[in-house]
Amino acid sequence: MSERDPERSMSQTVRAQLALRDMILSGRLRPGERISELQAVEITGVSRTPVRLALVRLEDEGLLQAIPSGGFMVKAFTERDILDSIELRGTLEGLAARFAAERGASARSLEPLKECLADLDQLVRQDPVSVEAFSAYVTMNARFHALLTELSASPPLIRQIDRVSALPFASPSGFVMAQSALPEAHQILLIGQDHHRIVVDAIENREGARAEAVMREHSRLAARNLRLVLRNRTHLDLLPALALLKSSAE
Amino acid sequence: MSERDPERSMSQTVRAQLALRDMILSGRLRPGERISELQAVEITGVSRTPVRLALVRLEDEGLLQAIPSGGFMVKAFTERDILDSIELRGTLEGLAARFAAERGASARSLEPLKECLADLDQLVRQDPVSVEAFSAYVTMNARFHALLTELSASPPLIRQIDRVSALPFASPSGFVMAQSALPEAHQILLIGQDHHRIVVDAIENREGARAEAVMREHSRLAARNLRLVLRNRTHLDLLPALALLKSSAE
DNA sequence: TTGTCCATTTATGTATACATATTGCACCCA
DNA sequence: TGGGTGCAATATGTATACATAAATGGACAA
Repeated sequence: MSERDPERSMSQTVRAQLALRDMILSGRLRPGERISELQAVEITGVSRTPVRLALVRLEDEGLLQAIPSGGFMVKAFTERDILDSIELRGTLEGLAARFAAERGASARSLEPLKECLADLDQLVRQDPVSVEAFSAYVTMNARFHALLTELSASPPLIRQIDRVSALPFASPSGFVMAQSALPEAHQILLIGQDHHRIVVDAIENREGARAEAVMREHSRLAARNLRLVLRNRTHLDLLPALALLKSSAE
Repeated sequence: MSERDPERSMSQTVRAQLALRDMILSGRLRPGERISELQAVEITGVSRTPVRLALVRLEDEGLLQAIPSGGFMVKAFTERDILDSIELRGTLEGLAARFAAERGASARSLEPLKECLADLDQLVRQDPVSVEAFSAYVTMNARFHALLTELSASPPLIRQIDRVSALPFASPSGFVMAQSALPEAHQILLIGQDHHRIVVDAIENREGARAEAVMREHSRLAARNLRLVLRNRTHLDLLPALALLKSSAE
């Protein structure tokens, strides 16, 4: 009875949204496939009204695409689309870092970020990095990026970054897990952590341009990971989000 | 009968969305004010289902804010929010210009942009600029920015720029009309047009960094206009979108 | 007079019935 | 056999009734 509590506590709309998102990201609904409301009702077990709301929300989340004549289909992404989304996130996070630097983030507000940095250092220091450490890194890395975004103190920018990061393959931690299976893993992790260190330093010293440039470059590590994984094609299973890739002949 | 055609041709959802958006931007619904579904039903004349859809759409358009306990309220913006939104748009348009330059926009695809540039030149050349010319400039300017965005050939970026520009005060032409009443009007117009010229030149010569920098600076003209208008406070009527400004003691 | 609790009212969340538009298939005609 | 037309099936769009949760106001007690 207690195990049903979390499910009971949320609205039907949210439940439908989660169920459908899961179906899409896991690849059970293929890119380009039309997803009718009735079908969605069967999948989620809720009625058409909340299902429709969930579909609209998934559309502006970027996972679905509206069909001109009505209804929705699962969006398909090219490799280029994904790379552009990563560059886009990098650009926005760069702007956030610049804002943080220019507006003089207080020493107190920088404290959580520094703590997060130290925690990441702990995890990265291991060699080889255990799978658990990788998993912990993913969580902590997401926290670092979230804290950095907040430091911009700009609601419109924060909102926009959140929207871009909603696409799983564009999120800061989207490709970290893939690294755990790549030979270049540890080195890339170390480089990424160095970026983290530099951006905090730049913000502290009010070096806006430097902070911005570093965050932009930082996002390109994710692009590098993506390319490595796609060329190897051995560890695609670690990246369920790639189910949305167009003509994925997996 | 024929005059009702355009109204009849669109869905109730779209109609409700337009009606509510108009109410918000015209200031008849004040920032922070809760807007209940029943109230929206009375305003729009359609039933709750499409009204609700419209409210959700206006939320991710950025005009409404969800209330945690349910329902929506009209979003309030600070002057800083607006300035940040403009900087955000400039950053994204800068990225678009860089993409266009780096990816080698073809001479053929640059053609419409150059035509648009020439048209703008025509309009700017007048001194003083007539009100009709200003109005034409607004239209043509919007077209220029749209074409430039398209040149990036990046669907994710285009999507994001469209979302930012949906906020009326963040759109490329949001503050042009205000210029028509400012003494600095003509000069700012000329500078803006020079930016246009430079960015086309930079794209043509594959100078990505230059194209990006110019578009960023270009957006700051809008920021300048905003500050001028707010300091003068004489021509606020030209900018209905400012109804969303927090504590606007107009 | 003020604070708290309960009742009432009004809001949103959900389901479903009905209206209308779109799509696809079959059949007929050229 | 190819193409077009029309009907049937199925999709989305809309309205509304019902369920449930939140907000409000009044009454009573401290």
